Amino acid sequence: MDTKILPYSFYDRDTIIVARELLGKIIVHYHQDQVLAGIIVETESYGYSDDPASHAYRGKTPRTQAMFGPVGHAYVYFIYGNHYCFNVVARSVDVPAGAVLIRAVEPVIGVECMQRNRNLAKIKSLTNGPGKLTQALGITQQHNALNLMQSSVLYITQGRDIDERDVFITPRIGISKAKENLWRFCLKNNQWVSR
DNA sequence: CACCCGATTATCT
DNA sequence: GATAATCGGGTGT
Repeated sequence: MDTKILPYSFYDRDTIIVARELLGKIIVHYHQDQVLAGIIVETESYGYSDDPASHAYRGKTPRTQAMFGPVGHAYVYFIYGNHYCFNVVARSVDVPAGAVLIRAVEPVIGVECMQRNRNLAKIKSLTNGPGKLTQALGITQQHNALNLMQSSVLYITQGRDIDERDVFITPRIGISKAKENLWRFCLKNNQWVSR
């Protein structure tokens, strides 16, 4: 297992490519003296003016600043009055904004702590959704705009490479616009993929 | 397991 | 004032 932190050059590419390539990578969070980690098993790509479903579609606002900021940083937002969603800023140099939503992870380290964070014993539904994994890993608004390439608290490592045959691609979930784009990437045969 | 629905609040129009 | 990149509980199959 490769434990190197993903470099700038990983994120400095087309957002859709990065979404695909993040599968198999590992999110690590040092949370209250515990190490929590999960393998990324589901992602979605969100673009700029080409993508009506993206928060960045209508240009920069206070909330979406991080999507326009440097790649390899976090974009965390609060949604439905209840949940945080964790994204990684990624895009090619010529595009003003873009991010990859982490929709599900497979819990690997600190599972008991994740269960406490979620107040839930069931392993199966611990991290199989974007709002669930942030709660399990202890990711909140305070991590917004954090540099994931420098931080010793929250970062993403190489993990393992995923073969094309182990990936399936679908439309994105939970959006009302641009439903036709196949910008959701999932690992096959993984019980933490949200559906 | 599938479908339906209410909760709850930051954000933008 | 409407909307939202969600979740969990309820009901029915």
